Amino acid sequence: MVDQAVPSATLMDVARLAGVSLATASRSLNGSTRQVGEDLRRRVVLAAVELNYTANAQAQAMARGRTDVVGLLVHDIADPYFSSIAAGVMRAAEDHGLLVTMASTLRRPESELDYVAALRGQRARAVVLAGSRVDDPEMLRRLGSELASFEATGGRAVMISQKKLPVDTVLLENRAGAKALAESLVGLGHRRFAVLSGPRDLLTSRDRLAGFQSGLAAAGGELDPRNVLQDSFTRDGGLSAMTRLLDQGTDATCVFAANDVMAVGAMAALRQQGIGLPGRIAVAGFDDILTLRDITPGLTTVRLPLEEVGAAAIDLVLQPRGDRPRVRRVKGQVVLRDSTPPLT
Amino acid sequence: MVDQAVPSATLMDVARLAGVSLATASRSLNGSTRQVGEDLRRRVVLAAVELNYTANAQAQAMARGRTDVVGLLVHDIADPYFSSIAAGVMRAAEDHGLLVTMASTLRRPESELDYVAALRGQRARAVVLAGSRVDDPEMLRRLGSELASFEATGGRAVMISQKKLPVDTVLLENRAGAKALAESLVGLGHRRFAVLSGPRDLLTSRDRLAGFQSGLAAAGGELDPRNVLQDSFTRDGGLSAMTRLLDQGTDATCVFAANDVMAVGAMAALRQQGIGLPGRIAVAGFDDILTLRDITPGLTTVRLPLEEVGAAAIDLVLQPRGDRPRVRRVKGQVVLRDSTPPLT
DNA sequence: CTGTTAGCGCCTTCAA
DNA sequence: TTGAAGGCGCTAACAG
Repeated sequence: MVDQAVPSATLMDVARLAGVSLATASRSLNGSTRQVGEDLRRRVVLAAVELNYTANAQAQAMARGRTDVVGLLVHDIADPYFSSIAAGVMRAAEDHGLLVTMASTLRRPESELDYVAALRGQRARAVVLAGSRVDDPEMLRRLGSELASFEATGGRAVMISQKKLPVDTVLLENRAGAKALAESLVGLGHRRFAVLSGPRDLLTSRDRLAGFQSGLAAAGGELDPRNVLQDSFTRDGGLSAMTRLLDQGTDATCVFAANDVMAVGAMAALRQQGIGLPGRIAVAGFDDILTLRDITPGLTTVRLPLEEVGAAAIDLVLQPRGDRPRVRRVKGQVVLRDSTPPLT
Repeated sequence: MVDQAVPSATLMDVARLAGVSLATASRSLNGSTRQVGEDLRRRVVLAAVELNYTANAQAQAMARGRTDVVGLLVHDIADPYFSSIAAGVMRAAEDHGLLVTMASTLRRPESELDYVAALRGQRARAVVLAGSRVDDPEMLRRLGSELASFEATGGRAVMISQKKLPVDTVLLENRAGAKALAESLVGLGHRRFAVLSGPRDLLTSRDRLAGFQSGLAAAGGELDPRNVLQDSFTRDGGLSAMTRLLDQGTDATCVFAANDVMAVGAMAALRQQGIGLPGRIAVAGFDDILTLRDITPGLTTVRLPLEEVGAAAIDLVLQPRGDRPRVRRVKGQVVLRDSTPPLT
C-alpha cells in the first residue's frame, strides 16, 4: 500500500490484453462516433475493468485539443453569496459532464488575471467569473485582453454581474431590484433613509445604491448624502458603517445595507447600542442569503436566485458561440419581512 | 474577436522566434534545474511575452507524469461548513502553487467514487475528501480500494473527518467536543436533555451523539432515548426534528442539535410554536459557523476551526509520504452564548 | 469494422 | 551551456 508509484494501466495495456489494436480499444472505451463489433467491444471493456483502467485525461485533452474543465473564479468562497453561485455552477456542470476547477481571488483583480492565464494553460473549456466588476478601466482592459486570448484559443468566457466586457454575461439586475425595494419601503411609510454601501469602486454596490436612490426619487423618499456610508462588503463592514451612522446621529427610520451580510452586521451594531429590533430603525438587505433566512427579525431583502444564476452561466458555456455575446438578465424579487415593519 | 479558435503559441513558436532550440526554450521558461545563459534566457522570455505564450499544462503534465491539481470533494458546497473548509483548502493551495478542482457529491457516496476515479484520470496530485464517512462497510471498502488505486499511481489522498481508511487524515474530535459541551451544559444547571441528531449512519453525527452522552454520564445529566430524534443534517432537518419533539411533549430543558444549521432550524421550530428564545428550552449546536454568529440569541456551540482544517489537509498533501498514514487531530472548543442561559 | 500511423506540446536523457 | 531526438497516452485521419 505504500509502494512507489506504479504507472497506471494505459490504453495499450488494455488493447494488448484484449488482443486488439489501440484504435479499437480507444473507440470502444472512450466515446467515439465510430462503431465497434460487439464481441470485440466486450473483450476490451472486460480487459479495462480487469486492469482498472482509467483514461489519462491529460493525454486525451492533448489529442483532442480541449478539456472538459470549467474554471470558476469567485471573490471568496466562504461568502455564502458565492458558495450559492458555486453550488449552481457545480450542479449544472455535473449534469453535463464538466469538471469544475475553482479559485478564490480574495477580491484581488490581479488574481483574476493570473487565474485566467492559468486556465488558458489548462486549455479549460470555459471560465466563469463570478463577482462584481470594479471600476478600474485599466484593470478592465487587461482582463478583457486576457479573456480575449482565452476565447481566441477556443475557450468560452462567461461573466456573472455587470456587462462590462464583450463576453457572455449573466447580468444581475441590481439596480432594478434596489429600486423596487426602495419603493416598497416608502410604501411601508418610511421617508428618511440611510444606506450602508460597499466600497465605492465595486459596481454591484454602486448599482444598488443608484437603484435605491432612483426608487426613492420615484416614490418620494429622502436620502441625505450624509446618510450614505461606505464600508467593506462584509458583515464587519456593515457593523462598522452602522456604528458610524449611529455615532454621527441620524434621523433615518430605515437603513438599506447593500447586501445581506452587511445588513446582519448593521443589526449587530444596533443591538450593541441597545437599539431593539424591530424598533426605531428598520433594516433591509439584498441577496436573500439562504443561511440568513432564520435571523431575527426576518430580514427584508431582495431575493436573487443565486443557484440558478450559476446554472445559467453553465448554460451559456454550453451554447454555441454566437456572433455577439449573449446576455442573460436575472432580476431580483423584493421580500418584505419583520426587519422592516410598517411605520405606523 | 469572434474568430475561430486559433491555436495558441507553442513552445516551438517561442523557440523559433528566439532563435534557440526547443530544449533551451523549455529550460528557460518552465522550471528546470539546468542553467541557461543569461542572454539566451532573456531572448526566450521576450519571445514568450511577445507571443503571449502560456505553457500547455496538459502537455507538461503528460511529460512530467503528474499535475499540480488537487481535487476537493465536499458533500455540499452551499453548506457553510463545507465552504469554510473549502476556503481554507483554496487559500493554502494557492500559497503552494496548487490548483483546486472541486466537486459537490451531494452526499452520494457513489459520486465520491466516481470523482476519485476521474481525478485519477486527471493524474491529480492529490484528492481531499471532506465530510463525514457513512457507516456502510461495502461503500467504505470500495472507497478504500479506489483511494488505493489513486495512491498506487502516485497521488496523495487526505480525508477530513473520521479515520476509517489507511490514508492521511485530519481527524475532527467530534466526540470530545460534544462531551465537553455536555459537561458545560450540565454545569449551567441543566439535567434533562434532548438531542436532535443527524442521519443514523452519518459518523460525524453519531460521534457527536455518543460524545454528548458520555459527557452527560460523566457530569450527571439525563438523556431519555425518546428524546433523541434523527433527521437530516440540515436546517430543515432541525426544524422537523424539533417540531416532532415538541409535538410528542418533552421535559427536556436543553436541546443539543448535532450541528449549527440544525440548531437554527430547531430555533425556528420553537418560534413557530410560540416558545420564546432564550426561554423554557435552551439550544446548543456544533461547528460555530461564521455566518450564524449573529443569530439571536447567540448560539452556544463547539467551535471547529474549519479554515484551518482545510489548510491542514493541504499541509498533509505536501508532506512526503511516510511509511504510515498520518493523523492530524483537531479539537473543538466550547463556546457558551445566550441560547443556553444558566438555569436558575 | 479494424488496424496503422502521425501527431498533440512538452520534458529530458544523451551527445556535442 | 546548447541541441537533437525519443517518448508521455491518446485520438483521428487514412488504409485495408
